[in-house]
This record gives sequence, C-alpha cells and structure tokens, in this order.
Amino acid sequence: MHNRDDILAAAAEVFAQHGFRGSTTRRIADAAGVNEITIFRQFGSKEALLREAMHNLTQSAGLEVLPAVPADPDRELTLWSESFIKHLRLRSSIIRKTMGEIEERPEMSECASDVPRRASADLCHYLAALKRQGRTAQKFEPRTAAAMLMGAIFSDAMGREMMPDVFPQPEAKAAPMYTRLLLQAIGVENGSSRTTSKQTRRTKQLSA
Amino acid sequence: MHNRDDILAAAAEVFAQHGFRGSTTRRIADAAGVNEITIFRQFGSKEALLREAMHNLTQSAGLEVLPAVPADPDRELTLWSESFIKHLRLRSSIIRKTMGEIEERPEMSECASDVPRRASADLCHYLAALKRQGRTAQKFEPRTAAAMLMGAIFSDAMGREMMPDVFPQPEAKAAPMYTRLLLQAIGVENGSSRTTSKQTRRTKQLSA
DNA sequence: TGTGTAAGTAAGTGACTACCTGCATTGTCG
DNA sequence: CGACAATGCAGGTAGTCACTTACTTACACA
Repeated sequence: MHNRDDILAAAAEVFAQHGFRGSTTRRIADAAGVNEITIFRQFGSKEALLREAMHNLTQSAGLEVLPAVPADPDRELTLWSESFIKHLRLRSSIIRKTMGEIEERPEMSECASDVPRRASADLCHYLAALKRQGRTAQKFEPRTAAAMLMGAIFSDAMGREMMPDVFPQPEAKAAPMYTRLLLQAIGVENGSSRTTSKQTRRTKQLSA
Repeated sequence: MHNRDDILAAAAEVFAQHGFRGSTTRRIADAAGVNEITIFRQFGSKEALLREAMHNLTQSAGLEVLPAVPADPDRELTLWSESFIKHLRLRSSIIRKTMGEIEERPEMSECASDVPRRASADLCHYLAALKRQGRTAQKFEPRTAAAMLMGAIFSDAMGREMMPDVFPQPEAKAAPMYTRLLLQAIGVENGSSRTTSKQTRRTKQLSA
C-alpha cells in the first residue's frame, strides 16, 4: 500500500542527492518502491511532485523558540544556536541543492527561505530585547549581530564536511563557541544573569 | 578566431547559470559562438572542459593579503573583509552551483575549496598574531573567530539576493559591520592603534 | 456478485543529450 | 602556389528524459 507520503519522502531524498535535473521520475519511483506511472497519476508532473515535497519539508522545522524576555542569554542563545545548527546539518544536502537552483527555479527556493527568515526575525527580536534591558555593554545593531551568528552557523553546517579544518573543533562545541563570541561582541558578561537586578559595572582585563 | 579561452569563459558562464547537468555542450557552444564539435576537438569531453574551466577560475582569486604583523587591525581587517566579500559576491552563482554538486562531483568541488582554505589560514594567522601582541582584551580561539567572520561574510554573499531583509543595510557597509563586531568580540578597541606602545587598560561602560 | 478505484505492466512518443563521421571551408606559412 | 591545421556544416548514433496510451490486476464496498 504505497501512498503519497512514501513518494514525497522518496522525492525529497532523491532531490537531496541529485538535485532537480538529476531527480528523474524513474529514480524517484524506484526509491519509493512504486511504479513510475503512479507518480504522474498522483502528482501530474515531476515539477508538481518536487514542489509539494519541498513544501512539505519546510513545514517540519521545529526550531527552539527564544523567550520574549531574555533571562539567561548565554543559556538561551546557546540552546537556540544548537537547535539551529542541528536543523541545518540534518538538511545540509537539500539546502545546498536548493541554493544551487535559485536561478533556475526561484519559486522552489522561495519557500526554502522561510525557516531562516523566521529564525532571523526571532533572533533579532531577542537581541533587541537584550539591548533594551541594558545588558549589552557594546554598541551593536541587532540585525547585524543576528546575521553574524546565523551566518557563522550556516556556513559551518554547509561547509564543515568539505573543509573540516577551517571550522572550530570539536564539531559538537561549534555552536556554543559562536554563541560565546557573539555575546562577547555585544558585551554580555559570561555568568548567567540570575543577578539581573543588581547589574554591576564590568571591567575587562587584558588576556594573556 | 575563437580560441580555447572563449570556450572556457563561456563554459564557466553557462555552468554558473545551469550547473553541470544543465550545461549542455550545445548551450556552451552557442554561448561561445563556436560550433559544438569544436568543443570536443579541443577538450575531448564535456567533463574535461568544465573541469578545466573550474580550475581556471580558482587560479584568478586576488584576495587582499593580511600583514604578518598587525598594525591597524580595524583598517586591515576591514579591507580584507571587503575584498573577501567582493570576491564571493562576484562568484556567488558559481559557488552555489559548485556547493550543490559536492555529492555528485566531489573532485570539482575540491579545487573550489582552495580559496576559502587559504583565506581561513591567513585570517587565523593574523588573529593569532593580534592575540600574541596582547591587543585583544577577550578570550577567543583564532579559528573560531575566523570561522565566525568568514561565515558571516560567506552567508551574506550567498543569501542576500534571496533574503535581503535578514542582512544588515546597506549592502556596501555589511563587511565593515561584521568586522567591527568581530573586533568587539575579541576585545580590540575601536581607534586605530598607532598607539601600540602605550597600551591602556580599558574600561567598558554600559550602553544606553 | 457487480462496480469503482487505485495500482501495475508494456509499449511507445518526441525531445534532448554526449559524442562521432565525413566532408567542405578557411586562414597561415613556406 | 601548395601543404597543413583549425574550424564549420550536415547528418547520425545510442541513450535518456518526461510523459502518454491502452490494457490488466487487486481490493473495497454495496
């Protein structure tokens, strides 16, 4: 009993490995354990099938949500970064393929930009709240800071496989390390701030 | 008088728009203003042609070189970042295509990773030198900091076209803004440090 | 038992693909 | 002028692609 979902899953898998042009209907059918013609009867065309498969994927995101009111920035941002990098790593193949086909199939890439857009808006909002709370000792623009953290995480997720030596080690600590650097950039002190009420003037000393 | 270079340039252009599978010999020949068969007589096969075209491209990098001994970090890093982002933006299409085809054609992607690898090594070395000079007021690992700046720049160059609203504005100021944030992260003060000799203990105050 | 629906099989269509053969044309150089 | 190499042109081969037609099988339900 092969249903639409089997075919959609197979299509996503084949697309992740071979891209649009390489995703032949025969390959998808084989991967789904279904006769090729079933695909056309169910979805009409290869393009419609892949469009639906992509749309399906962008729905199942499951990102960590940042609190509206920051409490423990280090902890909250680290959790968020880790969930974000995990999400990207799981989908790195399909993301690379989709990005490579923006010029030829912009509609399909369009819906792929949904997740990062939401993530960016969420992170920007959080950083702006931090700033409003007066817990940032450095000047910064939330959007720039957000783009910096997300950019680092994105590049790591996309590129580490090909060039492991240019990214921080170990892989599992990368997201916290980027997060720490960002917090330093905007001037949030290291310790968790359960001591929110009695904020102290910080003095930084030179490192060895 | 159509020569190899015309064909190579056309091949690179077509590849940037359509990827490997989409770069048909007919399309390349048309783009080069050359008969299709000339391609086979000159290069033997489509794959050989594209391989040579890619190899050609990675040679013509032209990155800014960071000084072995940092003098004015803000200025030097900003120049470097701007040349790096310019380089990536000029090649964003071809980079996206190449990344999308790592799984299917790893040899071709291999040589594409040359430029970022060199850039990363160079930047790491520079940041380590800065640290050794004792001009960084924050703890950081050079490789992580380098990955962060390069990642931000890379993501900007790859993604701004598709999602302009998640990146800092204006586009032209993005590289300096990322650079500034990184310098804040590692604790390098804003002013140019021609005053290297009399390094002062810095005190940061809370921002409004 | 009959009927409708979803799936499979077999065969084929026209377009496109990488690449080849044979032959005519052109420009260069001695 | 003649030799030669590079190029163009017409045509073709064998394969793949998305997609179709015509027909068969399996099962659900009334």
